[in-house]
Amino acid sequence: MAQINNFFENYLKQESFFVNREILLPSYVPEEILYREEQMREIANILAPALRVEKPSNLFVYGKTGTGKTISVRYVLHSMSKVAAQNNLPLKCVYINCKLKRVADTEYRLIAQLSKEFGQEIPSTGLPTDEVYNIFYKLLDQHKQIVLLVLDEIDQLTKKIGDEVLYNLTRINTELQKSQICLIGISNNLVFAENLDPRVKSSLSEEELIFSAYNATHLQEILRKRAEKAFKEGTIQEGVIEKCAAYSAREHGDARRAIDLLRIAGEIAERSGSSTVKISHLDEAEKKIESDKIISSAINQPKQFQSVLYATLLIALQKKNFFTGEIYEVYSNLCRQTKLNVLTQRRISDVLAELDMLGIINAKIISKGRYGRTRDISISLEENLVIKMRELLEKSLQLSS
DNA sequence: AGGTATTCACATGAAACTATTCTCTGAGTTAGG
DNA sequence: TAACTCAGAGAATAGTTTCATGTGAATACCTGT
Repeated sequence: MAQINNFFENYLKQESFFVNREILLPSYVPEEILYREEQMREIANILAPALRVEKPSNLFVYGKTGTGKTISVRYVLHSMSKVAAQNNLPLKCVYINCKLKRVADTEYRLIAQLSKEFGQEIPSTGLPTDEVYNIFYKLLDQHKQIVLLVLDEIDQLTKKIGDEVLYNLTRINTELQKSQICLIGISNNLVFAENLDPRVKSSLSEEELIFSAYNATHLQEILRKRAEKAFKEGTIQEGVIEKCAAYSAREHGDARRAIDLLRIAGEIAERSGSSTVKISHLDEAEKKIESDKIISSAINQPKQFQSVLYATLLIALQKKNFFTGEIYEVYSNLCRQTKLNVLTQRRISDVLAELDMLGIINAKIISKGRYGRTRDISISLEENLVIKMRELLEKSLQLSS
């Protein structure tokens, strides 16, 4: 008990590195966006007619993750709606992220969410889809207005449910009497539009804009700018920001992840009682991010996934590579122990494919000739991560042994 | 030896089914006038 | 008679099962030399 008290007291006494940690969180919007002036001007140009209550061209924004697409679009829209509000213009900006689970990842939910933005709650189930469309139409057409609709991560949406929704949305304008709607799609996937219905494609990408990745210099400036505000002066050792930028530029060019990396390095340094943030903390942060990602993706999976994963981990104790059939064996025994229903091998095959996608296991389809075709599976994690994962899964599956 | 056919053990696809969650509707019930 | 309750019908969705079809190369089986 005394120990705990001491801990808290020390914790309080210890000075924090951060002046304002929030600045390094992904949700923070800086008041100035570096190296994106050109793109933002472009966006503004394209969307400007909305202020004259004319429908702007539909816009399509491409670019990899963390290249500032979302933030730039939101920034422009934000200032537009400010101007619109001042001049009393009928402009409405709606931002929807299509990837959010249980919010906008199906046709029904997307339209329901849109209606919600217009102040009309729609039950999460129970209504037919076209009914929801009708409600939405009516809402839109209540009075004359221009609607700028941003669909972020639009590729995720079409990957899941096809492009019918988009077709409907592009067609809305012909049905509306008073209002006009302008679509702004944001996609991480550069070749996303390729496999889209040609009609949708042409009407959706009347204008296109491509965001290229930041290079190391850009990232460095961005990081420095944020770090200045977030950290206390002199807490970051020389070279840390440079290293962080260089690493991120080489690996992914993703500004968000670079900032995350810096923040976590700071947290690690703080916790370890070091006086400054050093390069070694960066390396540690890198590892932590990697393993956290994997662990949380495993823990957030349903029970059946976890059972399959646990079964694979069990086999991995004995040998390095193994096959679908073996996992199924172990898995079904496991289920019998835990009183979980045993799923078919067909299903397990899919589960394994998904675990592969998540990067938790390595699976390669091989042919063993006369002895059939199967996945050649191995664990792609470090040993201590495997052990940690096993403990967590045991807890989560409530295994006693 | 060289060529062809088989065969295994799954992979992959499509469709149908199930359980859950939620709304809407209308019949039956209740309480107050 | 108005307000309330409650069961049943109908929807959307995620997770599965069922049925059907595909597949790559090690082996088995020929065939002609």
